[in-house]
Amino acid sequence: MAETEEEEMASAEASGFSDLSDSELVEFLDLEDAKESAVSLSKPGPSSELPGKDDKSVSLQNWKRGLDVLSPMERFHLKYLYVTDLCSQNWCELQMVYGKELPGSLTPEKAAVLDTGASIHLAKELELHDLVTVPITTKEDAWAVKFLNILSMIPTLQSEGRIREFPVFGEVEGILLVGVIDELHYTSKGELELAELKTRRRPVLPMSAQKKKDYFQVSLYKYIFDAMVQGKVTPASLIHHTKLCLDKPLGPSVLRHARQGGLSVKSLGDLMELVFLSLTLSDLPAIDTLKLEYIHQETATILGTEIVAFEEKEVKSKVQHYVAYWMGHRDPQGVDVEEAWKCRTCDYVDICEWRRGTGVSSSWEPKAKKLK
DNA sequence: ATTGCTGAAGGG
Repeated sequence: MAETEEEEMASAEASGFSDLSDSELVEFLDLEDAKESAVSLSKPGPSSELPGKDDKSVSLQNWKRGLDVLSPMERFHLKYLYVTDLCSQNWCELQMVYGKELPGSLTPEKAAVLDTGASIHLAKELELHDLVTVPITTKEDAWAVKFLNILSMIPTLQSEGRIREFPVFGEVEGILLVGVIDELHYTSKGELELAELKTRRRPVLPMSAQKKKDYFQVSLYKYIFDAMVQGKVTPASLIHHTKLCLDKPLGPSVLRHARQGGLSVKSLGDLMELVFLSLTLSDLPAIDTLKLEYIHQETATILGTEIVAFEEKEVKSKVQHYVAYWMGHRDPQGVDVEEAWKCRTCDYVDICEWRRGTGVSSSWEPKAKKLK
């Protein structure tokens, strides 16, 4: 198995990207995009050029219009979304948006819980296979490593019956979704089961809002995985969204690992075709069962196990609703009043627009938040 | 890089 690692560990997060001057920079960059969009959207009528306007006022006008016409996908410069983006959106859409606008603003307490969860997941993965670091420099390299992983994991699943961290991707409602399935295995009945481990700080089962989010997550994985093995995720669709360059030469370390895996691939295009063939011709079934397992971080006590019923119609309509935001077809929403308790642990409670409108903020006050 | 670009998930 291989994982990727940027050759240069230049970290944007470590250099104060979470202060306010950063968001100003982002707005400025958006202005450039907005110009183009506004130009291409303006009607080519005869009187489209208004005389007497100087450059400054024109560009300001375009900037304002641009903010309206740019979809969140464009504003955030995203070519695809992560499965967990839609899941955060399921928890609170507005919180997810603030998270995109102000990245790296988690409190240390939350970060610590996430770190613990991540290490437990890593330990479980290492029980199953080793990890090798593959230096990469381009996004083509990154996808190539992902493909190499898929190509080695499919036979392993079919022969040994269990794999972890299986990459999935596929177009859903016009947007490319990318994610990683925690675990896939065959049960004693010969059914293909997806198992998602959730580690918890406190030794109690989550409330229903959290469970709903987790149900949605595993349902999305099945949605995408099934499409992949059924040949519905084509190389063409992937290229269309990611703008991958098939003729760009792969990095030496990637080529080396491909050879070590017994593959004589020359290009990314070769690799994609192999992945497509392996996915569709390996007799992989659709996922039969979706299982969630909750364990206590500190003691590893099993808190509970849930089998999730896959409701395709429901998953699809949720995705449609979430994607409508990303496409710019509607504004982001905060939580319903009944779920305003979520705001108590939200890092953006002080700046949230939604709370001003719903009136929940006047009747009660969450515990004081530390100002950064 | 003024015209670029992405490990996903991690828990509540």
